[in-house]
Amino acid sequence: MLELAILGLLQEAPMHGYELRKELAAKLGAIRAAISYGSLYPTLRRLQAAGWITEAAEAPATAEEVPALTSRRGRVVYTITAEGKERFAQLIAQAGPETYDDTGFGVHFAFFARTDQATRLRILEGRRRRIEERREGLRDVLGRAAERLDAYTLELQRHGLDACEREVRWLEELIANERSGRAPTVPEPGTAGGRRENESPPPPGESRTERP
Amino acid sequence: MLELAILGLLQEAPMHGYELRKELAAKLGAIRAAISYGSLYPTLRRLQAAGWITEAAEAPATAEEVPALTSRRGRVVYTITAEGKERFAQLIAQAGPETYDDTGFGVHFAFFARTDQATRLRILEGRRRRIEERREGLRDVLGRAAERLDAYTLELQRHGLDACEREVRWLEELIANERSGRAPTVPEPGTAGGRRENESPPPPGESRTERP
DNA sequence: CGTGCGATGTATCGGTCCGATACATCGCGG
DNA sequence: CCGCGATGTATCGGACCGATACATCGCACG
Repeated sequence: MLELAILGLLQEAPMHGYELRKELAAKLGAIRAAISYGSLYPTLRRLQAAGWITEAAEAPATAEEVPALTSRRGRVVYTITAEGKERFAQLIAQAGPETYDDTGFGVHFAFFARTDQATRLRILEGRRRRIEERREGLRDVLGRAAERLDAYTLELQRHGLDACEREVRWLEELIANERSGRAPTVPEPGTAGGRRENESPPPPGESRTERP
Repeated sequence: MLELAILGLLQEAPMHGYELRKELAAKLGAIRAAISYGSLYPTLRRLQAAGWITEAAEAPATAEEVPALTSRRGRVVYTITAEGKERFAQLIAQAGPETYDDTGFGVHFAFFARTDQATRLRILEGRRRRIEERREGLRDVLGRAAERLDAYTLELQRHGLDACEREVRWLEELIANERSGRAPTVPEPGTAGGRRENESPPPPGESRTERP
């Protein structure tokens, strides 16, 4: 999961660890808290060893002076490699079961702008299925086993059930949008020709190499 | 967390591992998936070593016959000790930061029937604060940094923000109920003379004298 | 009658990720 | 000139998971 997230972020720009953590927190704030350095740095090392990313000490501007007085510990900037981009695409394409749990789905969703429509659809439907199962489990407990549980536990289940129903509706909407449209939600497309930013990512609209 | 959950469940009845897992899944279904055996069994061993629980091979009924033909591997039933109950109470009372994250809050909440009102209130308010912070973070991103993010990421944040707002409202209700009443939600308390069970826990609405 | 299969049940192993901690640099206000 | 909060890199122990293995039991199906 972390691997996927890092590879995805580094595709937007080279970054050092601290930045990576902040961007990740911004992008996944809805899903989970900030990721720990205790995971981040070891993972960066692993990715580098695998050749998915390269590490480069930050160049001291133009001056070759800068006399390393105090053995300046420079920031280490990581850049994704071609192999890394390939790896990212591969991770996105193949959906294991972990793709549909809370964190896994969140990370995949956060990179939907770099995902082709067929895969997006597959992931959304897998997630929906997963949530529907959870929902059924909760309904069972609230129905058949209600008298075995105390009022607080019951209330917890009710709240959880509500959240499940909401998420299913949300997913339905996204799926419908995905099937026959472009923007993820946006009840009012109307005007708003979303002017592209800088570079590669094919924004929700459409992507080129795709066979439905 | 697992430690707390096990101690709490074993207070309702002695159980073996498999049962523990199932009960846990039922009680925490709204919060998280079933807990892994890879966590459960080591934790049981740890708890036993600490003296919080005791292990007893299931007695083969009355017969001292039962000739252990195939070295029958019996089920192992765990029972909580007096020290274990003390430990549970202590874990409930002292609220670290992990008390307010998703899993931690869920486990604490699931045992609110065994928690005194002051502690319940403290936990609910701590959780609310935590969620409010997350909510503010999301609002910030959606406000100030919106144009840096793609439509999908934005949609994810919106959905997360919505969930936060809902949870805050839910917590508000629970807190209000807690301050001046007893039952967690239950629009209709009405009759139901709350008769205590054995000791401390003031059961919210009313609880059956459960005997499995 | 057997045979397989799903539920019950205990257990380990490798790996991911977290929380606490340590340490160094930088800019800024007091 | 000093402290202090943001920036920045890094490690360590521990919690928890997913896959896997293995054994028993009841029962449906041929």
